[in-house]
Amino acid sequence: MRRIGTRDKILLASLKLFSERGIRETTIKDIAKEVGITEGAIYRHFKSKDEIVLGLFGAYSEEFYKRLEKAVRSEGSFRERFMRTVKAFLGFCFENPSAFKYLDLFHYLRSEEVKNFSPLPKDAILELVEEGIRHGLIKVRREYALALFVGTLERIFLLVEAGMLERKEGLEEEVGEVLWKALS
Amino acid sequence: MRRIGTRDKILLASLKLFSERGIRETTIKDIAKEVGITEGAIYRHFKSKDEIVLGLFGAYSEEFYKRLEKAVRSEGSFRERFMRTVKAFLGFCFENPSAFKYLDLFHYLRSEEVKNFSPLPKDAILELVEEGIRHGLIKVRREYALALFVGTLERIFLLVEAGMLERKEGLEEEVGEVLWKALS
Amino acid sequence: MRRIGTRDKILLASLKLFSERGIRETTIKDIAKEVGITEGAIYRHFKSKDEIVLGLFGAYSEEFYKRLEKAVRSEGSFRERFMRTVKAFLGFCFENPSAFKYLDLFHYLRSEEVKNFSPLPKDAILELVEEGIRHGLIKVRREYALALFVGTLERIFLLVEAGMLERKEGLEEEVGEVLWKALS
Amino acid sequence: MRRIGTRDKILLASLKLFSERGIRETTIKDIAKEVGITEGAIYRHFKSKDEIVLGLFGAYSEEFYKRLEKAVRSEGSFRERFMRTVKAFLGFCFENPSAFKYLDLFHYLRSEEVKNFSPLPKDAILELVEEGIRHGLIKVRREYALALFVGTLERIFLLVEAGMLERKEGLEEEVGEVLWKALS
DNA sequence: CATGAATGAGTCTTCATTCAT
DNA sequence: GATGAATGAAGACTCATTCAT
Repeated sequence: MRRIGTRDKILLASLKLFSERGIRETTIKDIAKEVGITEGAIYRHFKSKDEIVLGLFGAYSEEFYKRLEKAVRSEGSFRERFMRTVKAFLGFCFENPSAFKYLDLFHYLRSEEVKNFSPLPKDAILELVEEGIRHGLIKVRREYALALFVGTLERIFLLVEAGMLERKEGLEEEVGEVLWKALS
Repeated sequence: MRRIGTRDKILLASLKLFSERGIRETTIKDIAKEVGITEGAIYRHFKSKDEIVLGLFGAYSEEFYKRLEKAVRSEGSFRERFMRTVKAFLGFCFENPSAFKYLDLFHYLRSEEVKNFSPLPKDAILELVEEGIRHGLIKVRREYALALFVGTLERIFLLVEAGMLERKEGLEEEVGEVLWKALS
Repeated sequence: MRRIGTRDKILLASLKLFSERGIRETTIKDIAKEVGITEGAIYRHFKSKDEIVLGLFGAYSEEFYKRLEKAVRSEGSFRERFMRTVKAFLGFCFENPSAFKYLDLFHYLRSEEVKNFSPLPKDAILELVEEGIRHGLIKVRREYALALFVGTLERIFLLVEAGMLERKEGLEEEVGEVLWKALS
Repeated sequence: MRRIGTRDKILLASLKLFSERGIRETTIKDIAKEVGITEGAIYRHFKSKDEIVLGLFGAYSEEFYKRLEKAVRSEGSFRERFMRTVKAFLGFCFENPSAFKYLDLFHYLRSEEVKNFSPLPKDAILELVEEGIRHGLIKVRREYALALFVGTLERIFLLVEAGMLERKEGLEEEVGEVLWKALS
């Protein structure tokens, strides 16, 4: 029903290329070609390449945070919400593999600038972890819990992406159980 | 007593700069300046920038693998070796933060090429995990175990680097225990 | 009572911007914004940017010439007409500072093309000077006289513009006297 | 004996082209071609085009000032020094026509930035004029005197350049006399 | 071995101009 | 007449690489 505008096409093409090859490795010309326009046209929609780079990070970082936050603050027992958060995390990754990879890459290359964005996905995880600790349901230090939660899920996603792990039905539940056991 | 040659200085300077700013973001001139020589001199030691980039990955990837492998194949019970491997992992990270970050970055930007290198650090971890599973000491799927092990340790290192976690005495043991519990 | 058309608005906006920042430094978009229309609309009125550039020079060059010529050929003694011409010169400058600056700038950047325009303001001055010489009222070579007349008045205007000289009542008369004395 | 370095060649070529066509109208490629090198080489000697633009103005503005100042502060009567200053002015113009035209052009396009440079040629003229006024030898306002002096000489130069006035022997003396008469 | 000037192929960005709506 | 997206040809600047000294 709704046509996707050039601006969004540029954003999507950029995300794809950035996540595949890197930011510096992707030229404005590459993006233009992917969209099917010429270089100059990009600049009617964005002031600079960096505006795309930053805009992309901000948008997906926020989107990811919101999905996590929604799960964290949803109804039900802590365990249920914990599982929902695992699902939300992996759901975001699998639905937006480019976006997740891009967020990761951005962290590597522009770590200083990440601080200017808020809230970040990890804030939602931290909220969950802290509640778990407060209620005695998570027994490890908050930083260890954060590392375990985020690190494991990130690697699960990367293994699936690399074809080393099949994305079968029930994956999220299984991983959720492993994490729950590890933390409680 | 052995003096560090220009070639090694170039490698070290490159590693530092690559891990700090990125590969594309580091110029041959930057490297030369860091070493205290001029651009042209670099080419006396390396045929191209990419030879440095690739050489660095190969060298540290192997070094990391060897340290992990040594721990995996060391003497003692499985549990002892497991703990030693955690220590070897974090030890490598903390002793060579640039190298670890660089290995990570390289994975993002040149994932295809990573396959040309062997053995990779993860192979050592996989060896450990598989033994654990065979002996019934690790109860989760090998891929989950790999993700948990590597992902968590990577994040622990990143949290320390970011100043969000103090690198206190006993960190390795604590994290080792958490991982052991998670996997067994 | 007659409304100023879009075409004239474009001309006026262009003159302002060209004289303030330079021709190359002013974009079609700048002009459009100043007028309150969009880029494309400019091309409804002018075939190209250069048509504006050239049109502006032709129009103001002619206008300037006419005002000078009118003074030169006015009634009265030579001295009276000389003074009137000084007044006409400075009058044009102060009433149309942008135009005068633009004429000057155009001379610098497009000196070759200036020759295609005729008559030029200097032709009127030359007419005055030659008459003065013929009547023995101007005693210096025609080229010196031209340089003195035009050069001095131009600089007077520029000093006023730069805030280094106040544009007080009687300025024209005083300057006229200085020039008269210098030439006779 | 001394070879002219690339840096100076670039400066000279830039001056020539800038004064002939304008600054914006001259590209780095034009300059490189004029020098006989490629674009990139320019940047080994200058950080940016603007560094050339500004450097050129600073250098010639200072050089011009110094030549004027030397004449103004030379030995002899005020009249003698006045004449020497006229000669110094025209001497600079005729020896460095490109430089003089460039200084003028820069004033038009970058008037704001001119203020950052000091001393400027006009400061030397002002020094002369003020002394003349103090001694009762110049009878017109300092600003009028400045306009007359600078404006006339500039136009004399431009007329010679345009081929409208021959640069014959004794030109400087004749013009000097006209100016002296005009001011005293 | 080292220097640093030079090359040349890009890279981002700008902008006059065109054109479908 | 007007809009504003798009084009395409530059233009300033960068940088890996080469090479004469």
